[in-house]
Formats: sequence, structure tokens, C-alpha cells
Amino acid sequence: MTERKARADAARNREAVLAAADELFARSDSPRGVSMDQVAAAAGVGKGTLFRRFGDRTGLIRAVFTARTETVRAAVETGPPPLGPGTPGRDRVPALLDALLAFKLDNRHLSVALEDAGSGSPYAAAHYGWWHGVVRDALAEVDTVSDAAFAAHALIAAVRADLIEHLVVVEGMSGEEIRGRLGEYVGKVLG
Amino acid sequence: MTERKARADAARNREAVLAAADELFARSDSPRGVSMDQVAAAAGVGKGTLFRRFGDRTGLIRAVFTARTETVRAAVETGPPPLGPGTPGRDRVPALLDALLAFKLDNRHLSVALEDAGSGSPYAAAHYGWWHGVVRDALAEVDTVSDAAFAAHALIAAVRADLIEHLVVVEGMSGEEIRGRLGEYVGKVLG
DNA sequence: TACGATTCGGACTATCGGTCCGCTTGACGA
DNA sequence: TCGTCAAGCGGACCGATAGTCCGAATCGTA
Repeated sequence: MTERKARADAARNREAVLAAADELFARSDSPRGVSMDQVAAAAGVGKGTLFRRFGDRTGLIRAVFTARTETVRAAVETGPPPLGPGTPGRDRVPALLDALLAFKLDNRHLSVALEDAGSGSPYAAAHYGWWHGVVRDALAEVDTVSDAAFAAHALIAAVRADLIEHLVVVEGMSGEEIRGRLGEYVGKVLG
Repeated sequence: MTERKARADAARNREAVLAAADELFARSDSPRGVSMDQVAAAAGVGKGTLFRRFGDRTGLIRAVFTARTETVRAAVETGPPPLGPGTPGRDRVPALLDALLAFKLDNRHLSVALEDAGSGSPYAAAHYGWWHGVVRDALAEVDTVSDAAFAAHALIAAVRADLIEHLVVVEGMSGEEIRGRLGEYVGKVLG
């Protein structure tokens, strides 16, 4: 529990690595095309530093992802309606899913990288549990939905990064188009 | 166009590899834990043979998967209702998704392996296109569903192998339980 | 400035997907 | 039955990558 004073270079390196990784993942088409060596080199840091700070590849990706997520998370946890708390479930569920979709659209590559992330399924990541909880609770307020937990899983699955990637790249849909269709679909599930 | 007669040992080896790979993937918890060397060794075959026959790792997994899929595919393409053709969409969609879910439950590890398969997203695989087409066409017959193509993507996403794996292993749900909940969910989407 | 703890960094290892090429074997005509 | 030869085989080999390790460098502090 003792809060050790962090060394200045350690903090600086941590930021450098996060920035470099973010950049590299955003550029690269395939997450697997980004190696840890590349990240280390781009950050101007040794590989040992990378692994000591983040444990392994998955840990690094999660860290970058978490940093990126901050904004949306704040909006959901303490922001104004319809995304923030205190919104009736029927209005909040569509808003939540739209926000999640928008995030994935803006961070496609990074999201794919995370879902791809080797060790364990995407469902093991903390952020999944968080999203599922929020959506589930909002769904529970809608009385036409009988099984909020399962519906939450199913709805979130509809915006999985690789599906979105497929819709955009292969089927050539625009972000707005996808948002519209998802909105309709969510409406149908809400009854 | 000259039909060369295949050599007996080639055919035998092909079967041996498929059987060995099927076995290994079924046993292993993580698909990445199964190496090509292991498959080759288990099949009593050289690595060169493996790669000549199947091109690469993804090709091998797809081949095993395709072999396993035959039964369901036949049932959907030429079987009796409610799975087979000629069934009204409103009855066929639930049957299709239940069949897909049942298959994933029976072949969890293999399905995870395929979705994991490295080169390209799961959406690139031929079998995805096939499933999507069938479900989309069935959905198109249901007049309460306005966007059959998107709904098909979303519904199929609800039975993704890693989600099912999560529900079974982490949340401890039984196969029957999942089938029940999926059935309800599909009903809601159909309106 | 001196010192000890912390952090750095890149050489090193283990493993894996995939290639290559000399050797073997099966099919078939004579 | 035997000879021929292309198809097929297999495992040594390669390049790349995630992850480890430890002597060297650096920071905070007295």
C-alpha cells in the first residue's frame, strides 16, 4: 500500500511507449504486423522496459486501449443524458450502443488488435465486463426485455470490431450507415 | 482438365492429418497451443506434407472445419423443415440459429480456432458468407424485419464461438440454457 | 558528491510458421 | 514382372517474434 515515488524517466518512458504503440497500431492494417520490437524502437526504449512495464503484448494493448477509452467511459459514468446515468433504460441502451459503435469506428485497428490479443478471449478483458454491466443494467429497466444479461452480450457482439471492419472495408458501408442500421436493430430488440 | 489419378498414400495422409488435427484442436484449450509440428507428428507425417496439402495453418483449420460442417450444411440445404429450404422465414430463422449454436457448442474449440485463424478476419471464411446468405434470405421473408442483411450479421454475431465459450466456461451456463435464451432473443428480433 | 535502489536496454533464447530439396514410392506401360 | 519417372514425402533449415536476463546507467536522496 506504500505509494512509491515514481522515477521521472520511468513515467516518461511509459508515456512514450503508449504513444508509439497507439500510433503504430493505428497505422498498421493488421495488428499482428506490429511487433514488440517495432514498438520499442519507435518509443526509443529497450525491449526489456516494454515487458517490465506491461507484462506482455496483451498487457500493452490493453493499456493503450484503456487510455483511449477514458473519454467514453467518463461520458457514460458521469456525463449528461442520454449516455450518462439516470437516463431511462429505453433511451440509454441505444445511446450506449451507438457510443460503443462510434468508438469502434474511430479506433478500428486498435479494437481489432485488442480482440485479437492472443492470450484469452476478448471477454476476459476488464473493459468488456464493464460495458456488459452497464448495458445489462440499462436493459433491465426495459420491461419488454426478459433476459437482460444475454441480450447485453448479444447486442455488444453486434458491434464487434472485426464485424465493423468487415462492414466498412468489404461491404463498403459508411460509418453513418452502420449507425443507422444498428439503431434500427436495437430498436427491434427493445420491442 | 486431365484428371490425374491420385496416389493412394496421398489420400491416406490427407485423412490422417485431418483426423489428427481434429483430435488435437478438440483436446487443446487454446487453439494457439496446437502447433503445426504437433499436428504433423500426431498424423505421422512430415511438415512439408502438411503445408503442401493445406497451404498454411488457416487452410488446415478450414479443411477440418469444413469436414465437420458437412452434416449441418446438408441439413440446411436439402433437409426437411424447419431447417431445410421451403420453410417460412419466421420458422426457419430460429431453426437456423439454433442449429448454428448447437454446432458451435459441439465444436467449441474448433470454432474458436477458426475464428482465431490468423490470416484475415472470420468474415473472410467461405462458411461465414454461406451462413450469412442463408440467414439473410430467411430474414428477408419476415416483413417485420426491414434490414435483413444487417440483422443477419448481428444475429450470427450473437453465437460467436468465443462468446459461447465464455458463457459456458466463465458464466457456467449449460448448452440448453444458452439455446433457450438465444431462442427468446431471436424471437424478439423477429418481432 | 556519494551511494543504493530502481530502471534501462539489447543480446540471448525458445518456439513457431513456412520453405526447400534430395530421397522414396506408387502408378502404369511394355 | 520389371523399369521408369513424375508425384509425393519428410525433416533439416530459415526468418521472425514474444519473452527473459543481467551488467550498465540513472535517478532520488542525504
